[in-house]
Amino acid sequence: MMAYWLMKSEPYVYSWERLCREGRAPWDDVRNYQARNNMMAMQKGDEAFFYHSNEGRAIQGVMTIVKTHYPDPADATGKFVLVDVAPKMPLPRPVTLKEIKATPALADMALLRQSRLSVSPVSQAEWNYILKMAARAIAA
DNA sequence: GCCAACGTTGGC
DNA sequence: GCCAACGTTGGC
Repeated sequence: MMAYWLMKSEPYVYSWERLCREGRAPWDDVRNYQARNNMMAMQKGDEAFFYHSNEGRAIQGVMTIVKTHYPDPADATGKFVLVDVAPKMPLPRPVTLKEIKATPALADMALLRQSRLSVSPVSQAEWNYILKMAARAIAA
């Protein structure tokens, strides 16, 4: 059963554009247990939105999980993990946090409910809805 | 095991 | 730059 996720990165630390250039990357620096647990639940082939936090504040594109969790060599405690991601496609246009907040159908997204969680699940309905939003222009 | 102090995230 | 939310740490 395929699952959907949302992963945040500050664009000046690691941007969507950079991931597209590099083609593939380990998702590192997660040091939060809930985010780690979500990463540990990821299966190869799952898809994730790439969200620019702080500056940008919008979903930029879709990634594919290409390698399931493995120990983070940078973590001396051995508690945290990495997954590898690859870009799948950019969204036709970014979908902003502001729009998501203004959309009743997305009010339960973990992105809004737990704003500090950097790796969160996305339901099938939320996923489809955001893709649809991205496919049309911003409503006036 | 409680909880105060502290640190971090991330929107504004 | 500020600060609310919230996770972590450490003294007791």
